[in-house]
Amino acid sequence: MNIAKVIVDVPASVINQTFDYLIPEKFRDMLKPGMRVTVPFGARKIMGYVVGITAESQFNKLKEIHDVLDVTPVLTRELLELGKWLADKTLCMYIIAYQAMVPQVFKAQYKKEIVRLTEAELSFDLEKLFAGRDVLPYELLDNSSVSFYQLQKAVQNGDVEINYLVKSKITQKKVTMIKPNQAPYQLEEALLELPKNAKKQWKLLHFFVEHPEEIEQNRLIKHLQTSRSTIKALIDKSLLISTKVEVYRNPYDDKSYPQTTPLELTPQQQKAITPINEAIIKSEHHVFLLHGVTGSGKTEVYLQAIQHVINKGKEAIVLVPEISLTPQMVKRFKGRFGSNVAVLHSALSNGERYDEWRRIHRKEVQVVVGARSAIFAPFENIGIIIIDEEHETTYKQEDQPRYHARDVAIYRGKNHHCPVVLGSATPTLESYARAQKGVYQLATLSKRTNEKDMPEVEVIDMRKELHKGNRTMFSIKLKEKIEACIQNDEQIVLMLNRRGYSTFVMCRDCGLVKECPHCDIALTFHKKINQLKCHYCGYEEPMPVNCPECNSDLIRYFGTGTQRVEESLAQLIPEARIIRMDVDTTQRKGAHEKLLQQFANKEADILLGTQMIAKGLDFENVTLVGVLTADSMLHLPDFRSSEKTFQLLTQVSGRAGRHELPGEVIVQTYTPDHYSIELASKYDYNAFYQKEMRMRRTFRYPPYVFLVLITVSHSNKVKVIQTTQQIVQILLKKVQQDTVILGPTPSPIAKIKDRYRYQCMIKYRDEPKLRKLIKKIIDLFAEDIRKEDLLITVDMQPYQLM
DNA sequence: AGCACGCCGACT
DNA sequence: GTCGGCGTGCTC
Repeated sequence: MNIAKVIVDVPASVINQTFDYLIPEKFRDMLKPGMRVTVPFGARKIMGYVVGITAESQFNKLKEIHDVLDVTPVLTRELLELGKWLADKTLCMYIIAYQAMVPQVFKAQYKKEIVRLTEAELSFDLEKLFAGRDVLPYELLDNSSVSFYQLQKAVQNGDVEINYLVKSKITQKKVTMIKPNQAPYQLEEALLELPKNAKKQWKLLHFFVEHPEEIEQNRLIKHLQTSRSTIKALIDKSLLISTKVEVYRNPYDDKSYPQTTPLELTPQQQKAITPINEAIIKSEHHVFLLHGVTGSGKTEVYLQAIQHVINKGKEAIVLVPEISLTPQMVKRFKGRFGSNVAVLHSALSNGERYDEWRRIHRKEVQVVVGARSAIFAPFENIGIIIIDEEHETTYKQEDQPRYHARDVAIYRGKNHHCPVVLGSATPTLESYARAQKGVYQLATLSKRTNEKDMPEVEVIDMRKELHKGNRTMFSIKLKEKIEACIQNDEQIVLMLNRRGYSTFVMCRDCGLVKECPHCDIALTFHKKINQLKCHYCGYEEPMPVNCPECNSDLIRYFGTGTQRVEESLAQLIPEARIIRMDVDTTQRKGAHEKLLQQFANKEADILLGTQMIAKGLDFENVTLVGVLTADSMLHLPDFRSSEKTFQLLTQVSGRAGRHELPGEVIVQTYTPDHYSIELASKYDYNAFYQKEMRMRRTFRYPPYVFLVLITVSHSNKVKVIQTTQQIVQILLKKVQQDTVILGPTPSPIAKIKDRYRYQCMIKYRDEPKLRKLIKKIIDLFAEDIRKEDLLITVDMQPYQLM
């Protein structure tokens, strides 16, 4: 058993296999699968994951592992296997799957350096480059007078050497601790011997006589009003000693969360939790779909099920959408489980995330609450996996590996023989259909815990408003209600359901919209720097004064939808105090929380925002929710647009009347008869489900079929179309009769970074060999991919069809 | 991917 | 002879 099978850090299809390496004697006992190693690879040295250890290899001359980077495996056996499954399922490289499962800091960085090997005089240019040093960063070669060829010769001569380094980004935070270096009585003696004028030293030493235990240097300085130099003086006299101790960065101060105790469950909650608890006790894998209206207390069900799991000595993973990973949510988990919780979300710095991950890895916590990637938490004894707001699109990763957290959760649930709970007020059709078929077990919470009905929803036909001569964005009814609310000292949430919330520039004379010259997308205006910027490629240009097309000076930027709403609202109801939440106002770190806190403190009457305000917020004084344009998403070329509209309307309606005060919802729309708006206003999920399922069946969309999206991109438009066409042809020949191949069609964003993008869609019911076929097709274009910079990406279950 | 190697043509 | 530019093939 002295051969390691290694997946190396080279994301290329020809390298997507294990490589065998000899394990040097010194590593033989400690090297385990799941550890990272550095290995020689060709002329380089690179990082890799050990995925197995064997006694034999079909290769006769093996190189040795250069170094082992971990003391304990970063990937458990289960995660190693999961990564393989993930790569096969989503058609990505193994290394990409593994990298996705560990914190960013484990990604290796590669450095090259030039090392001088001889004392003898080198060439003039080389001597100049070394300038007396023995080691140089390789990059210095670029702007030097030493040519690559010269260097090559020096290497051949044995004068210099190129060193390939693998650097780990890991940064452990260290804190300096101070403690006495001698016994208390010795310190007391030393106290007497201190010079009379060494007052600070005396104070410091005296402190340690009374408190001989170790203390953090910074706290000591603060506490005694002293400085590092004083401490240093005593260290030099070997009375004190300093040590570096590794600490976790703690983004959440555990003490600041008031302890909460389990609430009494309603009969409905009790009924829902019973089978989950049973599965926990019996260690059985089942998927539960917890369909609970907003405010029905799903979270309390989660918390109590988790408590059950903790009592059993097992671990829990809770996934929440990034957007609702607000302090409110964290507070509930930290309040119940205290320091037994690790929180993983995107606002953490790399170092912070690494620390939270290590707390999981070392089994210092039993609960993880986090966004999508938390599904890879390195627990080994999982007792429950919960996905809150199961319908959220953020659970699908949009770049490689293109996985859906729900699929991973169910896979891990099977591995660990534990229940998986999917919770939502508006489950995806996929999940609800599975529950109907009995694949998932359905539990329903139809009542709010406060016993109040869901707020009344009134749908306003904006076409009629227009006929009445009202050209503002606010119906008369909504305006009146807002005013009444403000009169009563109650608060309002207004949502502008708009997807493109960026600011674009348009000429009012000729209608020209400034677009990126490299991408098929409008440029975004950035007020601060007065520049136009492309979000896809980073292209920038100054904001023009005159229209470049017709020279008109009426070229203006169109503010975010919310900005314009804010302005017209200020005209209409001048006394309203408004907090606007959109990309502009929430860019700064923590801005999101700050604005919400202000609203909670009643510093404003109206919270105005985009989708981001629809979820998870809970303000007791909100009695009115207004949706300004309910149908703006409905006409997008996305088969899920009805479902998304229904979900959003239901979610946002749930923001009103969550506590004592009754709530009310006004929905403005130009298509009041559309079933997703009509049924959302009645909170009739079932009818919506039935109706939408019929639509999906008619138009052959999930859950009746599975989708695959293949996107081809290249700088040459003809080549892209040709390639896509070829792919379609091959597919048509090989797939079954009831499989539909659509395309080639231009992608919704037809050009990014000067590369044209075309796509083809596969709709199938049963196509067992499809993965293999697609792999073969990609292999077929391997030449073009390598040499011609052709790119083919495959999304095995696309969510966004872009 | 990224590196070595080898062939070729240009330039001192 | 010296130097730099590509195309090709390999990485345990």
